[in-house]
Amino acid sequence: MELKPVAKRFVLHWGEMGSTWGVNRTVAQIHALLFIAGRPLNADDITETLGVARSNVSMSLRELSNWNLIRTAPLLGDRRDHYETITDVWELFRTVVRERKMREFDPTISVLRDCLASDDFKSEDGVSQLRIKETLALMEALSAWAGEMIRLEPATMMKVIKMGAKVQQYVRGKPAASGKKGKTA
Amino acid sequence: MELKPVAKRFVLHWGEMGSTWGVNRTVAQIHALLFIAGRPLNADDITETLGVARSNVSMSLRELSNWNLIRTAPLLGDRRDHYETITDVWELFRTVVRERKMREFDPTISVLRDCLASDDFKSEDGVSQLRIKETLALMEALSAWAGEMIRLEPATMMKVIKMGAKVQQYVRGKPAASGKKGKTA
DNA sequence: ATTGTATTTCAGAAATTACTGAAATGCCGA
DNA sequence: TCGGCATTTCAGTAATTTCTGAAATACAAT
Repeated sequence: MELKPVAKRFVLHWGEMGSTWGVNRTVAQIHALLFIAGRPLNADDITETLGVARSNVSMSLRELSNWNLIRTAPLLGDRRDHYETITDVWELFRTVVRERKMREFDPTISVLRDCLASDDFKSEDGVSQLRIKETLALMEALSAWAGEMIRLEPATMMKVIKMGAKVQQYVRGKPAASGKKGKTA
Repeated sequence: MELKPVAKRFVLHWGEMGSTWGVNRTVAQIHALLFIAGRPLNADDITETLGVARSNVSMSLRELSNWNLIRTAPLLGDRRDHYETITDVWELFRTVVRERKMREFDPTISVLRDCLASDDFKSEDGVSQLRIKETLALMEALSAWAGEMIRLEPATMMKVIKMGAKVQQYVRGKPAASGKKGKTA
């Protein structure tokens, strides 16, 4: 299975971006390959196309599975496992956000809650106390927001995104952390 | 300069999270330290508090500078450079979003545009063409959205976030990529 | 049970990234 | 111009991460 020029470029680029996205090159390349292939591939297809070790493919598929980015697609008359990834880009985005929130946010939120609850907390410097409280408040707000957003249907999420900063007109002048009631509309 | 227990825990945790956030441990630790310190620190303060090499501090400060997360704060009667970081958490968040967008999104957007414009593009498989187009559309939409969001005042941004998924009520039923006119309110 | 195929595990090798210490550079004030 | 800090650079080392190949495991068909 030889990749066409643009597909090849796409896979190689996706692989390079992997490191800034928090996954390694092979993992990102496999994801790109499955994304662009248009049909489920088996591990040997992937091994051959990408030119990496079979064992590397196996471990990388596991990693993609941990990210909920792939699933196996059994094919008739073929014993081997075949893999496919999410094809809807908004669904893909939603999955990545969910997973990154889990890895990049949740552990810190729980450490900060712990700090705040600890006996030592009140004997810290005033500034430290303030920073920790504010950081936790920010992260909880963002976490809650992300949690609500990823629960939206892809189509709805897209509309919200495309609406962009126009949403601010509905919150202008609304007091910061006011009550639960009193919607602007 | 010895850290109090909670501050120490904060700095160590921030440092560990660094790797999932795309910066190394020392960089993240220095950022945490400046964030929680409540006053500008010089490189030797940092070196001593964190127990790393002076040169490492120097390189890490440069990295934080590349992220626009610190600035020098000259102190009266002290030749040495002192450093401080953003203290407003929403401002901090805005900066991180801006920088990550630049590193994690922009390069891919330009590669995808390039792919689409290339002569080879039309000879690719139909699925590949579709995926690339859709991915570019998604990323451009998110990029534009992020660009608008980070232009908001921190206080406004916070209100929008706290409003959460309630924004969807203003887009419900609005056709996906419709005209620029016709606000719901 | 045994064979043949598919997949996973894992110890070590290779590659990459982070860190250190020493030397070089920059930058005042005398 | 020199002397004395302060900072940066960088080559080498350490630590970590990624990848490989061989062996182990799984498991369906006979």
